[in-house]
Amino acid sequence: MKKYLITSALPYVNGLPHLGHLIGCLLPADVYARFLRAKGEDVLFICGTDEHGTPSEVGAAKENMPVEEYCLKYHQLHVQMYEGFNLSFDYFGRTSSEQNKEIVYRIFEKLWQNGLVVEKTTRQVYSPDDGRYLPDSYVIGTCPYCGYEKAKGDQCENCTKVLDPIDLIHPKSAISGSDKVEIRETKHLFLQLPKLEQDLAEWIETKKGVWPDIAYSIAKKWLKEGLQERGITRDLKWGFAVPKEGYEDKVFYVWFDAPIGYIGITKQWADEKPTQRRFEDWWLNPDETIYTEFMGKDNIPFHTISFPATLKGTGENWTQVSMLKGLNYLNFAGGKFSKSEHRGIFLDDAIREFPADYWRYWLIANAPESDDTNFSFDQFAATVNKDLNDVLGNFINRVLKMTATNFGQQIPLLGNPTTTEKELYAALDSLIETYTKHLSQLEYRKAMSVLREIWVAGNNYLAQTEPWKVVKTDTDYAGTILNTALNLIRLYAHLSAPIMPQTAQKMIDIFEYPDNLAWPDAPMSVYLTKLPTGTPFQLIQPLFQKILPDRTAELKMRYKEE
RNA sequence: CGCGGGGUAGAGCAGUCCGGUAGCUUGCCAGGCUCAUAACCUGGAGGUCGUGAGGUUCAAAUCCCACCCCCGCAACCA
Repeated sequence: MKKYLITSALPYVNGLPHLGHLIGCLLPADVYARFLRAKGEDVLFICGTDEHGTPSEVGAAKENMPVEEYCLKYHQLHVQMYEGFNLSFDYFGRTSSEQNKEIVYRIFEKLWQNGLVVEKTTRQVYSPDDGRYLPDSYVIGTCPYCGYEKAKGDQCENCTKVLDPIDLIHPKSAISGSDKVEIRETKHLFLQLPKLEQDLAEWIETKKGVWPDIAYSIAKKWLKEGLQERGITRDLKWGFAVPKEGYEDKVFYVWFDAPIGYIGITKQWADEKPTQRRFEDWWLNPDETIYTEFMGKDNIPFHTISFPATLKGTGENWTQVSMLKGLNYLNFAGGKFSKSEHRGIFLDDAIREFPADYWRYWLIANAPESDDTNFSFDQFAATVNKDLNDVLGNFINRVLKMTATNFGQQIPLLGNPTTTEKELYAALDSLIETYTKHLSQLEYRKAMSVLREIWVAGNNYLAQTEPWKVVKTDTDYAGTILNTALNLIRLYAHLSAPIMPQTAQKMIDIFEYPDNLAWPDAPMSVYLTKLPTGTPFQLIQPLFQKILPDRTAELKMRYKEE
C-alpha cells in the first residue's frame, strides 16, 4: 500500500504566527492530510518549528533569556495556536532536536565523503559591540548608488539595487546601532550545487505538468541562471556545531538543517514508539512513499533545488518530493502581514474572535493559489454569512425542525425514490467526483466552489419537492423527502470534515448513529439511504452565527483595516 | 535592465496550455416559496477581457509583437 508523507514548511519559531502563515502552508497541508485519512490512506503529517539562526539569537537577547529557553517558549506557543486551529499533525517537532542533529550529521558526512563540500574564505561584517558577525540584512547604512540612508546590506529598498554590505557607506549594526563594524575574513563550507545541476535538471523536467506552474517555473528559473555553490555554515552560536576541525565556532546554516528537519522530526515521532515506527519506512522508501510538500512561494527554491540536491548528493535513496503545493501570499489591507510591526491578524486574536472553522473555510475558499489574495473583514463576513450560515447552517436547521414538527425527532421511513430523488443522486455523484478530484489535485478554491454547489443542491431539492406542502397530502412521500434531506446532512458532514472538522463532528453528533468521518465510497443511491428509520436525532443550536455590520465595523477598527 | 505572478461586470475570481456564442460567487433589480436564522429557489441588468484603428487567422480573453500598470522575488523574515 502506498504511504502518503505530507510536510508543511516549518514556521520560524521567532514570534507568533498569523493568518498568512496558516494559509501559506499549514492549513492546506492539514486539509490534504485529513482528506487522505478520510479516504483510508496511510498518512504521516509532519511539521515543527524552525529554530536556528540569527533572528532567534536576537529575539532571545531582546527578551533577556537564553536562546534555548526562548525557543522552547515560542515553540510551545506555536503548538497551542495550532491546536486551536485543529491542525492534525502526526508530530509537531523542532529542528533543534537531537534527532535532527543526528540526521544532519549523517547527511553532511555523506556529502563530505562524496566530495561535494568545499572550504572557501569569505568576507563578513563583524560587530565587536554585538560580539557577533552580522548577516547581510542586519547591516544598515547609506546606499552607494542613491544615497538612501537606511539601505540594508543585502538590498537597497529605495533604489532596489542589490548590494554587498561591504559597499555600504557608514555601515552600522541593525541590532545595536553601533557603527563600529569591521570586515573580517572567515572560512565557510560550501555545498557544490553545480556538480549536481545536471542530475537535478533532469529530475525537475519530470515534474513539468505535475508541479503547479509557479513551482516548476521558479525551479527552472534557478537552473537557467545556473546554480552556485551554497554556504552551509555560519558564524553563530545557535545551531548545530560543525563537526570539522577549524569550525569550532561555527554552526550549520539554518537553511541547511531546516528542510532536513522534516526527516529529523519524523525521527522524533518514530523514537516515541521505536518498536512500531521507523523513519526509514518513510524517508528511505521512495517506491512506496508519495511525498507532498506545502510551502509559501518564497520557499520554493529551497524545496525544489537546495533540499533535493542535498539529498541527491548523499548518493543514498532518499524519498524525494513528488507533489508540491506552493502558495502565494495573503495580504492585509493592501499590504503584507508583518510580524515585526504586528500588522494583520495573528492566530491568538483570530481564535478569540471566531471559531476556527470560520477561518478555515474562508482561508481555503480564498487560498492564494494563482495570485496574492487580500483579506478584508467585509469579504470574510460576507462569505461566512452566506455560505456557512445561510446555505449550510440554515439547511440543517430547516430540515431538523421540519422533521421534528411533522415526524418527531427520529428518521422517518424512506419510501421508493422518485425521479426527483434519482436526479438528485446523479447530480451529487457527479459533483462529489469533481470535488474529490479537486481535493486530490490540491485545487482548493475550485474544490470549495463545488462544495458550495453541493450544499445548494440540498436547498434546491427542498425548493423542488416542497415537503411542507407534501406533508399535508402525502405523509409517506414527505417522509421520504425528509429522510433524504437528513441523509444529506450526514453527507455534508463527511464532505466538509477536512475543511471544518469541528463543525463536521457537530453535524455527525446530531444523529444517534455510530459514524465516522470517512469519505463517501458508494453511489448516492446507496449512501443517502444509510441512516436507519427511527434513528433519533437532536435539535441543535444553529451551527453558525452571522457577523453583523456593527461587528464588522468594530473589527476593522480594532485591527486597523483601512 | 533581470526573473516570476497578475491586469476579465461595483467587489472577489474562473476561462488562456489546446482560438469558435465571455462564465462563477457576492452585491443590485424582479419573481417564486413561506419549512427554516429577513433565510431558501429562479430569472434579469451589468464587461470595447490593461493599452496598441498592432500582427497571424474565416474567427483572438486565448497565439505573436510592442508598451503601460500592480504584486512578489533576487540565495538570510511565511
